[in-house]
Amino acid sequence: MARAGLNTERLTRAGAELADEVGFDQVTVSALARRFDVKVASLYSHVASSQDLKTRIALFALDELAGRAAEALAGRSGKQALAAFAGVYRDYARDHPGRYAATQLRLDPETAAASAGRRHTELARAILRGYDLAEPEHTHAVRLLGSVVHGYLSLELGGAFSHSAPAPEQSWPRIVDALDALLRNWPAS
Amino acid sequence: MARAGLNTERLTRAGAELADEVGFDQVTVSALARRFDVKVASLYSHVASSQDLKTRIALFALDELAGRAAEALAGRSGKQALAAFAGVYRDYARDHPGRYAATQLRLDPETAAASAGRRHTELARAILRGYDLAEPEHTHAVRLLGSVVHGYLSLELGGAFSHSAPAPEQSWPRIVDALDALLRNWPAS
DNA sequence: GCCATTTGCCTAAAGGCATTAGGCTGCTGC
DNA sequence: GCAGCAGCCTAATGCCTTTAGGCAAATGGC
Repeated sequence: MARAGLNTERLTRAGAELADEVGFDQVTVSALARRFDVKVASLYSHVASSQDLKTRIALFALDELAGRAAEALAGRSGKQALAAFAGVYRDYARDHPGRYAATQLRLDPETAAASAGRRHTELARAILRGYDLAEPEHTHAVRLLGSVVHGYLSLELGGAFSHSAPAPEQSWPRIVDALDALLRNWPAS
Repeated sequence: MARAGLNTERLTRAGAELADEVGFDQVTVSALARRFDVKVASLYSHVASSQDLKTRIALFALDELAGRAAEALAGRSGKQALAAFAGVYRDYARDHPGRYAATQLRLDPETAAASAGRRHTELARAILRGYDLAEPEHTHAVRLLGSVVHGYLSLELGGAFSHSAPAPEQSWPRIVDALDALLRNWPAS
């Protein structure tokens, strides 16, 4: 009987692709087994559970996205950096909706601590170096930045903007402009 | 055999409570049947499917939340209105996490059109009347506002802020300050 | 008050996913 | 060449969804 050559990493990657195709919450051990033309039970040698599989996909996506963001930030600062950073997230969410959804999976504390989550925060914090914010405001600004980007993409992917003009494409650059303006004019506390 | 007195509305409300207790994606026809001490199949006279149940909970939550937001906005304007509006969303998300999650359910176009979704947009738009924005910018500002609030709550509920100081409680008022500042200083296009 | 009809809940059954236990076999290294 | 491991399989259980068909409780016209 020919072997399929499964392993945890291949399953994780295939799971990410599957997520992009059918949606992250449709990712199932069964569906993944079908994709490899293998019986369901066979996957359990490589992933502990359905939850484990999803967690691996989430960590994979978080890492991949952090990598792209870091690349986009290299050599840029100020509004350029801001726009590039936001653009990477948006492109990722559009090109890989399932993986993007995976990044929102709630992770338990230790897993989260070991994830690329912190890298995302650090990257956002790096953008602030191009603006003149007092140190104690950095955390708030990072959270705002993350909220806007994540909120926008989440609403856009959810179709919240698709039933009113103008198209989301028109709003996005204005949102980036607004964020830039806000960071240049951060209110005193 | 005594009858349980089920009907679509009671099921929807109980489903909303269940969602708050166990999480929206744990809401299941079976769990709801157990809650009423009734056999699973019995629910199918009142809801068409699991999907239908979830949609009804989402519509219920959307409506309830719009009602609270409208109440909070009454008689307020400017930053007061902004803070009240954001506060309502945040309180709702914290008090009713399952229902809040339900509001993010992706609805098909017709259902979405018939939902309270539009009321949410109108309320956000009403807040802008207290600021001096050119009309064509309103849509962008509404989307930004929605993105920030939704994004923040989504990240906060997801625990994204819970592993770094300071606590989300500290950031929230600063975010509202920042939004207010941004709306007063909206960048020219 | 009586019965016909509707309505509400039930039993039964099929199909899908998750997960565990235990078995067979192709591969690897000595 | 073979011992042992690793990788995939069969089998079985339990839970969830959904449909079909049945019986009994409520309802309303008489």
